[in-house]
Amino acid sequence: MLSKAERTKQFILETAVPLYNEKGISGVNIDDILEATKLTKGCLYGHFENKEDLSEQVIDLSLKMVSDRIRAAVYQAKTIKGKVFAFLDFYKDPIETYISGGCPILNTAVEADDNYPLIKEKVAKVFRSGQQELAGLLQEGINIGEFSTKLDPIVFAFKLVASVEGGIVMCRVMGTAKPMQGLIKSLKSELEQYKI
Amino acid sequence: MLSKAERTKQFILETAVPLYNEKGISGVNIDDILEATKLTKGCLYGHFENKEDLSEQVIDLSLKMVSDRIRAAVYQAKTIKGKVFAFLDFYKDPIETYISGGCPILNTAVEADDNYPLIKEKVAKVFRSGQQELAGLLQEGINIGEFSTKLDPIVFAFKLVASVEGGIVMCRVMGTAKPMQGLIKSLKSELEQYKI
DNA sequence: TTCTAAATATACTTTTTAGTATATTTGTTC
DNA sequence: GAACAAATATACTAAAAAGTATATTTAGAA
Repeated sequence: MLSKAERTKQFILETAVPLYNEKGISGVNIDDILEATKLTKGCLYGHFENKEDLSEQVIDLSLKMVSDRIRAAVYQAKTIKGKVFAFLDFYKDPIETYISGGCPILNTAVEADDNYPLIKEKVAKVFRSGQQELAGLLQEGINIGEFSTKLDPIVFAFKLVASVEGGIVMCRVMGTAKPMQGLIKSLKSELEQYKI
Repeated sequence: MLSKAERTKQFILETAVPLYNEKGISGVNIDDILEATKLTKGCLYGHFENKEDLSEQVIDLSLKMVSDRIRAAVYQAKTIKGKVFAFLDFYKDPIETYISGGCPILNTAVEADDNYPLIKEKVAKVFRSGQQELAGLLQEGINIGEFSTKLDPIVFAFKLVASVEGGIVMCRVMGTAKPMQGLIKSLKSELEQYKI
């Protein structure tokens, strides 16, 4: 069983995850977290060195949560096509997202990019491994004869992720999930074209 | 001729544009701007009511700058296909962007979405009109027989913008422009498929 | 159940950032 | 080129945010 301290730390991190995703690293302040957790400074600073330490661990958790969830969704499906479709369907509702505030990978990428080199590298890793897994999946589909060799796995994997991530932000800001439906359909039928 | 005050105000806004694009609205502070402009508080507050006022005008300018630039690039091309290609080529280098720090439309969208309703609405307008223009262009292409009626202008316009915007962020955080080349190629050849 | 260390709360200090009152300088019009 | 208003600089205050010292409470081992 987790100790009290471990549970509290975990609770702080989990409570902070949506706050960071909504307000961004620079936008969140300690008092926001204290209010959300109903804890006090003494307690919070007992678990984290400073705001930077806290931010880093919150982002770590956010990235892990969403990556795990996507992997789990993809894992469920049996065929390669099914797995890619599962990936696409993950963000079919970009308004009410798994972690409130959109996709934490992209959100963090935008902010970290010019300001937080350490976090930037973490996000880069997530994108790189995600890309690699997706491309690997497509390659496997080609190998087993599910898809044509005309499909470029690296390029198409990037296209899938980039368009979904961009689509999420656009839908959120425009306040409608509809374009996302069209996008997902289009990407699915694009993949279908390579079906053998 | 612009008055001294008008020139100074414009200078402040223009200097602040890349700062806001890199650091985000919550990440920029007045001192950053004073340092970049080598001006003083008295001067800055002579031109802007408060930080909110400044932020709003900086974002307005950022959005206008990039929209105008994209429109200009698209305008140059003669054919519909050429115009769409010009749009795609605009961000072919996502590392060294027109305004340093990536695409201000997407960057602002991510941050404004949950925090700045007023700015969120401005960004939504930019996306909506951009979408509409691009879709209109594609529709025109269909009408004049340049493209097949199988092309869905609304869906494809969204796909173009979403994938490019997402691609910019991904490339920036991974520190490589290469995936963008592949993406643009892929989108171009996707459009070519509808060519009559 | 009691005791003690660990966890948490309270009440501060420090630092950072925004904003303002007033003095000084500069542009512009006559 | 004098005069005055507009623009800018200086030097401050106010507010917000981060961080800390110490007191109190509580979990969990003996």
